[in-house]
Amino acid sequence: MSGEPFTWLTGEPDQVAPRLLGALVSTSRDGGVVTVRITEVEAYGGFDDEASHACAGPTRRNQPMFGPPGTVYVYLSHGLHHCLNVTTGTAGEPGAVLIRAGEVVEGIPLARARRGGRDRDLARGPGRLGQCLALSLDDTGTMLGHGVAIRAPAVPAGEVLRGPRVGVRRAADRPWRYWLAGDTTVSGYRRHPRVDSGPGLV
DNA sequence: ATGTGGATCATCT
DNA sequence: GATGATCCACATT
Repeated sequence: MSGEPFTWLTGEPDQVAPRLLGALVSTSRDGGVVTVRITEVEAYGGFDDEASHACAGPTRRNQPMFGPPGTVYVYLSHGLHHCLNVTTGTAGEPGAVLIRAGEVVEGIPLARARRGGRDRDLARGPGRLGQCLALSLDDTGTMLGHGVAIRAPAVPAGEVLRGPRVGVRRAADRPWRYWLAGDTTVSGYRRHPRVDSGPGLV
């Protein structure tokens, strides 16, 4: 009961990120369960990661990133999209993994009602995934296992590829995006229209 | 297939 | 008052 329930999430975000591939995220809302099998993730670090929300230190929004592993961090993107992160690292050492895409494996009718469009695209992208799971800002700061649950993959994921992160302006080339090779639910790579020149890899 | 621009709002300076 | 870890629609090749 007591102790560290989320040891599998403890460690550097880029080490933990691939462990989330194949894991099952679910919410139970509006009288139905929706479960997504994760196929794409992105790691975000702390003060040394220019692309991370935690880079400039703790604020009201990013507070959950400084919490213990297994903390849910949801942020609102462009006023429209609720994006899901899971905190990694250790308390006081900011780090998180953004759940970027997945395949809906349970509650497809409910996911369709919330999203529409092709089944393959239901959770293809962080905003769409958040909409599928009916996330809101009320989820941020909660612990996994309450509103949002994640089951670790029964077996380690198959072939994992990695590459630069999607849509970030700073540190755009740090290869901290991980996905399952050949999976059709992985989102398309989009580079930020105005990437800052600079270190990128450090 | 690829590229541009608009929507929309919580958060931070 | 500016910004953005996005998505969709529409335009052009």
